[in-house]
Amino acid sequence: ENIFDRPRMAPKTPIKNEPIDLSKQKGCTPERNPITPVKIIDRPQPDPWTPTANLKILVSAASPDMRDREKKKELFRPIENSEQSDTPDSSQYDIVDDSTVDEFEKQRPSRKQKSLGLLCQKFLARYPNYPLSTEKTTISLDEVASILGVERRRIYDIVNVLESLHLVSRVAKNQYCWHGRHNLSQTLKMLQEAGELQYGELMTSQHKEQDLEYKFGERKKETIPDSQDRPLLDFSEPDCTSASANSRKDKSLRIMSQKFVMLFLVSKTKIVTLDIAAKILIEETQDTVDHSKFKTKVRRLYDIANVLTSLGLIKKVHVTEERGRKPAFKWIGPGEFPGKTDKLRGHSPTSDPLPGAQRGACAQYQTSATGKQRFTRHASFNSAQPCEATRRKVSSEPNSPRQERQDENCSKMINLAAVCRQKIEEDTGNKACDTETILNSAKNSNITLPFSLLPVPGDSDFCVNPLPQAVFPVVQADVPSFSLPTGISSQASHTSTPAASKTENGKPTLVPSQPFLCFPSSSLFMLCGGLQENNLSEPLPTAGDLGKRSAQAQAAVPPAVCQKRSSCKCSSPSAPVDDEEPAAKKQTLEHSDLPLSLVVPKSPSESPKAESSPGSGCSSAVHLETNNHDHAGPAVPEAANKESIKPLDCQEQEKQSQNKDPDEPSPGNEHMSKENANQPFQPQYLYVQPPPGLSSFNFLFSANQAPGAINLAANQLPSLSVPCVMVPSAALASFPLVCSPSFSSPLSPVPDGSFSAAAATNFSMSSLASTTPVFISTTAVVTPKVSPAPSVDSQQPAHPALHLSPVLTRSCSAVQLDSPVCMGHPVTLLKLQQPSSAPLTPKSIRPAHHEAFFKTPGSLGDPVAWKKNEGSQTRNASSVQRRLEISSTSPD
DNA sequence: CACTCCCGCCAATTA
DNA sequence: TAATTGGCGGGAGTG
Repeated sequence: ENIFDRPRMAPKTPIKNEPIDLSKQKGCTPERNPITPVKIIDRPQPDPWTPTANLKILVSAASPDMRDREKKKELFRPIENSEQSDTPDSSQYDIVDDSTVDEFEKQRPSRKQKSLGLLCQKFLARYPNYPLSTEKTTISLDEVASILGVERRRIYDIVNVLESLHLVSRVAKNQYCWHGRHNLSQTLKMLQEAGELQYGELMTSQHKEQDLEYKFGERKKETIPDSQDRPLLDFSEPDCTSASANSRKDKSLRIMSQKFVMLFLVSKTKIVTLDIAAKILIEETQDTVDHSKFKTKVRRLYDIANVLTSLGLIKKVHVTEERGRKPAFKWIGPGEFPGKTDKLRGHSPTSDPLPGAQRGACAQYQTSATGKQRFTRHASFNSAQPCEATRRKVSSEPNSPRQERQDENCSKMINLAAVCRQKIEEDTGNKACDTETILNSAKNSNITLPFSLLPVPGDSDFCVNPLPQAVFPVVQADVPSFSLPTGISSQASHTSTPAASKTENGKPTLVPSQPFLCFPSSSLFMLCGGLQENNLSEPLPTAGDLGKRSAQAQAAVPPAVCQKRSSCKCSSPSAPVDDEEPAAKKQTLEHSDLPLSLVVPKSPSESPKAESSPGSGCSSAVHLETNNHDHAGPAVPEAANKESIKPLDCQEQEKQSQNKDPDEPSPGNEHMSKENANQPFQPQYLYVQPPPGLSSFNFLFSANQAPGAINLAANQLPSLSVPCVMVPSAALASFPLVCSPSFSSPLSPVPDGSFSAAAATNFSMSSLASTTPVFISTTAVVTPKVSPAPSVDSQQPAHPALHLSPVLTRSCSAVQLDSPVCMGHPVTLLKLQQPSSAPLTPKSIRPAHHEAFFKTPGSLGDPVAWKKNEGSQTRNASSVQRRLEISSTSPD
């Protein structure tokens, strides 16, 4: 009888469930099956039926450890299956009825519930996609395993895959460091490049290869020869590889994971069938490919695929081929990485220019970003890169079995890098200043103050990915633009991505008279230079003021510098992107008083192309250019921005503004000046668009009064998740930042999450598309004007401040809005604001996001010591300076 | 039956 | 030597 019952009760699966239950209620088992007495009683284990179960029991009997584990599992389980909660009860009940079966089912975790994918999701849920660079999250395997209620073995499966993508790194035994997705884009880019080398043609050419085998063989040959798989693979684990790596590691799940991802990145169709992948990945034994091996490989691929699916990088699909339908996976992660090699290369060049020290820093920085020794590989990939040496060094350094340590160092590295950048920027800034001055003089003395926005590459990642190219071009473009603001602007607008268009739409509202700067969004922007307040009649002075403020806000720019020139130059993005943003936010918060105005002179508009230039108004733009050129390398990395930057709106706006102001034939500068002069308060905005596709954010800065020149450094850095930020410098103090939702377009290669800022995290999470706009206002005020303007009157120039919801602004300073509202266009933003600032944020924002958003920003801003410091100091020293100081101290 | 993929043994590595 | 990692493949669950 007993037997009979049981089967019913706990048909097959029960086993696992039972353990759980058992754990809870060991006593229960017996109860449950009073009938079955024996087995149950004897063993706590539930699994009796399956052979394994029996085995297990035996084992457990034999080893206490096992039992313990089981217990633990059980204990944990509850977490997993909250649903099961009733299990015990049900089980008991079950005893009686058949109904039990159902319950069992309910109870039973069911295989799916235990799937690696689900487990991975739980795992991922525990960590932020874009953790603040500052905070290191360590993962304890034991802890996680227990929390998730699974054996450690499963955690290894997850962690190994995550590690292959550099989302985590091993720090020590049982200890992993969570990096989040900041580097993901870079990693993917690398993999893509590597994949192209290895699998290149194959994949592309043969999307379909049905004849796996046949082709397979060929491929193998090809692949193998091209690059040693190892190397590529190693890339995850660098050089050291050799020794340890060999036997065991070669097959490692990590490597397989990377290769698997490579296949997707290389594949045109972005769809890879398991069998093909398995064949390709078997390479080694190419010919031998025995069935068993194949099977094993496929199993492993499932494991990997589950994790990747959890990461939102791929999804399961079915491909129907001649044979029939085959399981396959489609890449749904970030699309192409535009720059790819080019970017890298471009980047490197930029880096070259940097001072040796800096360069070194950069290299390190990169490494750190990468998180590991991959550099070696990188080097290999990009032979072109000048930095190889440094990288190698770096890579070599960490011989440690694992790279983790490197990772640890990464943060340091990053800091150093940041510092270096700042320095560089400063230098450049100076240069820039010069140029600016010149320009200004030429154009109009009026030119707004330079205020520079620098995107700061927050993370090494950024560095890695640098999009220098864009930057340069941009810069140049900018220059011309100066001269021809209008035209430029128009062009810029065109160039600008869709987003730009959006902005454009909004523009009118936004900037009737105000000029805009569009930047490609880099993750971070630093504002350098003082902002000028329009109020301040004089640009310069104002600029100085602004600069201070701005500087504070961004911290990047030293106060002095901040002043027009300096400010311009300051562009160096010392701080990582994250920081910057936060800084900005902080600024806003802290300095709310001060209006942070970005002045985007016309020049910005011109700069359209050169996104980088964008920031600076005329002058600033110039700076940028100069800077970029000169410095190019380092700071520029942002180059990405350059391109991304689309003057679009700005231009248009500028134009408009210009139009308004009849005078200026001249470029944006004029606008600036005019605006400044004419419209003391008219807000000027800087709009930074993120590279298309990515989550980068755009920032809009308006500086009504203050026409400080703004320099934007475009960071390549990964864009923030936030699409756009508008910051109006209200007349004064407050600057609100509004982030418009980025487009989802994943265009840019930019990594999704590149953005370090926490804020990004939330958004980015989804992937690129995060549309959520972020609204940041320091104090509350955003420029009212702005808000209204966009939607309605762009024209209204001067509303000073929008009132952001005080709460938001103050507290957070930044608020996210759902994209809907803000979504793309500044206009929307404006609208939002109008609604009154207050409401806006809240509504749009999703709770979660809000939190996250706030946190990040807040964390950034608030938390950030330096920022705070700034706040206090702010005026005295620019944020930049502070940063420098800080950085200098620390690094030094 | 094919597809998935969980489970956990046990060897390789590491501490 | 003990503990940690992680390759590997049996075989269970699912459709």
